[in-house]
This record gives sequence, structure tokens and C-alpha cells, in this order.
Amino acid sequence: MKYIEKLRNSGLRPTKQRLQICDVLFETEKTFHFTINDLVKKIKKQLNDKISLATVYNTVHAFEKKGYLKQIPINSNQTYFDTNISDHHHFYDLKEEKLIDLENSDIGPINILKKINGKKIKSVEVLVKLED
Amino acid sequence: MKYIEKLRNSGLRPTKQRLQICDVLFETEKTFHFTINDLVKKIKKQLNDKISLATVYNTVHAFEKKGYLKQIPINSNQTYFDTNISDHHHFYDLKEEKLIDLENSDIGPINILKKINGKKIKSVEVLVKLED
DNA sequence: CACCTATTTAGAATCATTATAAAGTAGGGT
DNA sequence: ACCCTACTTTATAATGATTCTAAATAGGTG
Repeated sequence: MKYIEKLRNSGLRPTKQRLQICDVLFETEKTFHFTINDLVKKIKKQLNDKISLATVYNTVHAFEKKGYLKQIPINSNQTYFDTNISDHHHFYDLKEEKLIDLENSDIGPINILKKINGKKIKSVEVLVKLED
Repeated sequence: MKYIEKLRNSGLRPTKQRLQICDVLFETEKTFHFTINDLVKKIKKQLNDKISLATVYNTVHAFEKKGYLKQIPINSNQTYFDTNISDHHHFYDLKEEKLIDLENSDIGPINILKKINGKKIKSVEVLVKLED
């Protein structure tokens, strides 16, 4: 149970539900994008156990706050998350309504010239919308 | 009434409500960012007339579809729009929860190297999150 | 003016997300 | 192992933005 330590080190108790969600989120070959609704379905399919909706929300937010998940800025009625926490960007296929990773090497360096006094840059996120 | 022609040319009837909303949105010195809720308040303050909430939604979506407004991709419970339809990007001040324009000259050119077969790029949007 | 269709409208419906408060659990100290 | 307390989970209710509905109204053409 490699996630027990990880959670403890973050100040999160390694509860059964959190460990199960870690399994669903991080024990995959590839990283992926999901909404809470997607995740609930994935949990239902993979686990012979029910996790309440509120817990799924709580857990995803806790993981996001700790940096184990990233929110993807996109205009949708649902919030999208990404298990790929590396510095990267996204294509958004408008027709298919699907996100595609755009690794940092797929995009030239971005140099923000304007500075805002007293503020520092936390993140730079690029969304490339695709049409046919 | 310069908006009458503009609306007609877009296939939108120049109704009283649409013209009033044009006034609130486009007769300003500077462009601005807003949510539907912001706009409703602005209308209430500037007009001695009530426009129903549904009409505000309808109109903003119609204008966005015609390209007179842009949606700003950002994670928020409300949708943000921009009256600045030029090609530009945004800072998002996380503490103040405020958007700041980032003109194209404030950011180096962005060169997307990856191609997706059969798809073309409709837009490239950059969101720079700021913290203290 | 008459007609047809687009538009507006109030209110209901929907749906994601958050809040609540009660029951359960982890984990340290005894 | 047993308490204790704070953290978690849970079902359910509440919230709030947005969309839907169906009836009333208003553009605009003949």
C-alpha cells in the first residue's frame, strides 16, 4: 500500500475510500481526464463497493489541493480534472468534446512579458480549441 | 442606432432588449469581463427598464455565437464573458478573483507543433494564474 | 392591417456542486 | 486493548447557475 505513506505525509488520513480512489486514479498505465461524474462511474465499475458522492467530491478536492490532481480550465458545465500533473497543456476538440494532452515539447516556450506588481505567476495554462 | 444594422446583418432582429444590451456592453470606453449576474446588475443600474433573466442569457449566447462576445475559459461556477473580442489572453488573480487582459504583445508568439489529423485550430487561449 | 415567425417572459425544471449534521473511524495516549 | 478526540464519511437537503417551457408580445413583410 504505497499510498498510505503518501497520504499520511500530506496530512490526509489513509481511509479506505481514499485508498480506493487512489487506486482508480493512479494505478493506470496512462494518465487521464475526468469529471466527477466520470469518476463515479469508473469507481462503480472497478470497485465492489460504494463510495458516497460527497466523499468523491471531498477526496478529489483534497487531492487537487495537495497537488495530486489538476483542474483543467475549460468552459463546461462540469469541472474537468487531470491525473497528469506535469506541466502541460490541452487541445479541446469542440465536436467530440474531448480533451487531448499537449506536452510541453509540443508547444514553443511561452514568455509572459507583462508583470503585475506584487503578484507572481502560479501557472500558465493553454487551451487550444479544435474544429473540423 | 448603429446597432440596428449590425444586428440585422447577423440575422438577429434588433429588438428593444437587444439594443439596450448592446448599449450596456459596447458603449463603454474600455472593454470588460463579466458574468451574467454582473450584466444583470449593470443593466439594472443603467436602464430604467427590466429585462428578464432568460432574455439576458439568450442575448449573451446569441452575441457570443455571432462573435460579438468571447467566453473566457476559467474554472468558476459562473461563466465569464469578455467584450474584448481581439486575440488576447488573461491573467487570473486567484486572491482577488479578478481577470486582467494580457494583450498579444505581452506574450511571445505561441507555436503549436503538434497536429491532430483532420482538425484545425480554432483558437489558442492562455490563462496565467497569479498568486501573491 | 394581417399574418407569420422570432423573441421575450415568468416560472418551473435541471443538474452540478456545496452544506449539514449525524454516525463512523483512525490513531495517539493511557 | 480501551478511550478520546478530531477527522471522515454519508445521506440528504440546500444552493445556485443555467436551461426549458409554453404562453404572450413584437418585428417585419405582403
